[in-house]
Amino acid sequence: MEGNRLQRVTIAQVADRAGVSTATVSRALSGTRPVSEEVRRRVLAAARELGYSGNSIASALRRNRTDTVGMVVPSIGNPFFTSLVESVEHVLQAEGRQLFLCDSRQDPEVERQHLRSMIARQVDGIIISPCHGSESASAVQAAADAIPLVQLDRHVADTSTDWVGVDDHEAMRLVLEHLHATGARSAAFVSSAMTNSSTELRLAGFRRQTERLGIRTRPDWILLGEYSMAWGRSATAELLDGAELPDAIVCADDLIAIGALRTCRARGVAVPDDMQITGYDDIDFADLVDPALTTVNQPRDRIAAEAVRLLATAETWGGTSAHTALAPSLVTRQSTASPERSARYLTGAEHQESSSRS
Amino acid sequence: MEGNRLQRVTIAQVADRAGVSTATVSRALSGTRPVSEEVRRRVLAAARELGYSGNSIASALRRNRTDTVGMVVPSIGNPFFTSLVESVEHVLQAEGRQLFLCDSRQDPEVERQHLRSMIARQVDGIIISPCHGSESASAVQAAADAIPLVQLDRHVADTSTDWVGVDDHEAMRLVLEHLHATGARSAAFVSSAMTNSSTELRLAGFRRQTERLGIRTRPDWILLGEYSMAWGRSATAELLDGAELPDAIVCADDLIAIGALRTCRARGVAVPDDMQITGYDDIDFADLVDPALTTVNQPRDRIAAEAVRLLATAETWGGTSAHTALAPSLVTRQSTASPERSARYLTGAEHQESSSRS
DNA sequence: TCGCTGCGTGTAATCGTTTGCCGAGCAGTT
DNA sequence: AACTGCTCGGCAAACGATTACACGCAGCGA
Repeated sequence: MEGNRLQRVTIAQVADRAGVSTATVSRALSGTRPVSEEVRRRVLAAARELGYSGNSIASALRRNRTDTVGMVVPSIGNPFFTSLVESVEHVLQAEGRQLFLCDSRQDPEVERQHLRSMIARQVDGIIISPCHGSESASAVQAAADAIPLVQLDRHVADTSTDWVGVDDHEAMRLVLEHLHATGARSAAFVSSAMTNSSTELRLAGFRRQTERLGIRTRPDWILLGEYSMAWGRSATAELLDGAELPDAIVCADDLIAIGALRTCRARGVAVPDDMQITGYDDIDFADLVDPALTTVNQPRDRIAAEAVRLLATAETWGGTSAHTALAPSLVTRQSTASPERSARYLTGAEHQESSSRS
Repeated sequence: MEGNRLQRVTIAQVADRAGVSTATVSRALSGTRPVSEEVRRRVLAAARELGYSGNSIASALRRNRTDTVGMVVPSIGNPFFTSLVESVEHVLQAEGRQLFLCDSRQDPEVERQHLRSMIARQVDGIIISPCHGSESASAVQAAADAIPLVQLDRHVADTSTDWVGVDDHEAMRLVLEHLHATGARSAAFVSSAMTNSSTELRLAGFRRQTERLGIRTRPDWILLGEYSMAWGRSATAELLDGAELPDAIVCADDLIAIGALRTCRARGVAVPDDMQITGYDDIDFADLVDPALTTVNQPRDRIAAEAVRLLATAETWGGTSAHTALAPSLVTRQSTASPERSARYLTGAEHQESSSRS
């Protein structure tokens, strides 16, 4: 076994071997300018023989672009973000670009460092789902001043960057109208205390729709903790210990809802007969728990594609920003009752609620 | 809103502002060589005022290192790999290094491209869980020839790179001894058909241990498909439709096992009374399904730490390789019966089975 | 006073590509 | 023959940081 690492082969060596200049090698390989067929063949052969693989660091320095976009998510452990990442990576790969992924661990300080590091690394753009509604703001704005940036799903207040996500109000309308149709007349809401746009909009949507539909709720039925199963379990335990039981528990994400399901099962509360439960995100597991979870589906591929597209336009347009809210759809499963009417799947048609260049 | 992107600030501008040379700025900021207190203050002030954030591309080109390690996993959607990624990122972050993550989507060709791209990108090292036992080999070997590389969990044949993972034979011994103790006398094995080291070693371990313990099995009880719940479901359906039922189903990963659980529930087969089921990996959901899954825990943090450590030594030692097998442990939950003896948690002590420098 | 050491700083080369500019060669036009 | 236009290829200057080397200056012992 050789003790020494192979010496990296440079464009100059390829040029030597092919008997041309480095400029010609560069052009032959990248195709930025035409090269005679004869020379191209010699260059390709030399490159292959030497195992030349280029140095994208040097290339990036010269071209001032890395063909890489950075992505920051609050928690890669959350299946919703995991699949969002998969979608984004898929879209990028189709364009021959790479994804640089970071996990902020729900910590604005970690998030700030990741953003700085991405700027220093000269990524071509940043896709971020900020972990906090206010504490993330300054770092996000600073990053947006330096390079194209689009916020995904969540967004921070007071910034003028692109954003793409779903219409949370619409989602809550779908959920509560469905519950209303199944006969629910009172509902609790379990969410995260972390202030961020998703959390706030979902809560606001819940309040507005319960009021509109005449579904009763109470201050002690609004439970705010974190996006996790553990919180779903303890919040539900708290509800079940309360004086009065709601007809339904609306959860701000699937993890919470799955926790709620488990506590109900453990306490012998039948779902959906004694208690209806809804989630949000439609993660893979939502269909695999028992009973399967009624939840809000976010069009993840569409969101990812839109984010990448916005990034591209921001590269050229810079400065103006667009907010794109896509329509969510409701996926009804066994954790809620069937409405009297036969329709089992109330799937809202996709629509573009607002899209504006300012 | 300004239409123009802020011009990136360079070290030269900081130098101008602080009234020193670029060399001094570099030294003041990196601390590679002492600088007078007075000058350091001026430089730091200038850098802060201008919002200087460095250009790690240029730095990387000159220093020939990026402080970034690349990681390639077969599927980021698989919770086991997700949490492995989290662990690795955690370890790296403690050292101020970054993780460049890629998903090979179980495709050796995609994997090859990602590896090439990482080499071109000059990552300092690569951590990979190869997606295929033989088809990944050439790309992995080629990458290992260029830069330090350590294989994680799975590994390909015929390469001389570092590897760290768990001892699959030991894991199967724990599983089958436990099943034997609970009274199981026959067992099926459901795994992936993808040839890779984990798959093969787990199957070999299953065969050896069933034979040793006198647990009966049959050729048509060895079902090979893929690491997914869907496969777990259909394989189990196939088993249940068979002429004879085994006492237990040993699954090569938790996703398969969860699929198996669901099919049993759907078919009215009681777990663990009529059928015992075990998984492998101890993903978060293993504890959350019903009944909770008995499974093999891999010490993920330990694996991650070891991988990063090996990478560091490979940077200096280059050429010699080490194989490190950590001890797995069995987590017994409700999907298997209690053995007569009272011990509920048979947790193997961690040991280092083999560690050799060649 | 003369070296000598050591510290702090500046100058300029360097990392490996890409690309603006130029010139050689060739064909077609006047 | 002179000129124009076009294509292909080379020269050398970037890109923005790091760092080998050199230099000036102070302190210090001889």
